[in-house]
Amino acid sequence: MEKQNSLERICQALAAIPKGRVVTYGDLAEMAGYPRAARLAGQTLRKLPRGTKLPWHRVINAQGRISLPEPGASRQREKLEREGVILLKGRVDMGKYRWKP
DNA sequence: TGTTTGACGCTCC
DNA sequence: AGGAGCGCCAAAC
Repeated sequence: MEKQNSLERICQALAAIPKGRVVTYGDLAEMAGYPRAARLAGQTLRKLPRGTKLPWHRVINAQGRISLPEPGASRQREKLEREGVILLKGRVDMGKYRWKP
């Protein structure tokens, strides 16, 4: 029986996101098995340690924008661009980068 | 056990 | 097109 907490599941879903692609919090939550729980995804990611190997930066809101307050926002943007995800006007082209399996 | 909180999403103005 | 408000879900207090 999977006694896995949301953290575990979210992490797994997160690890499934290919490089150069992004997903919304809602999608991530759904992938983790919590449809409609987009907020949960965000709150869970918030707990992740800094040196996390997980691609937490590939998660953005449905508007294609970075939801993080300042400290991490810049960091996330840099990581995304580094993977090839271009932010135009601080926005990501969901039509192209949104992970669509 | 009940209430509040969020790295959200969608609709309406 | 941009901004505001209401709704959802699970975890934390």
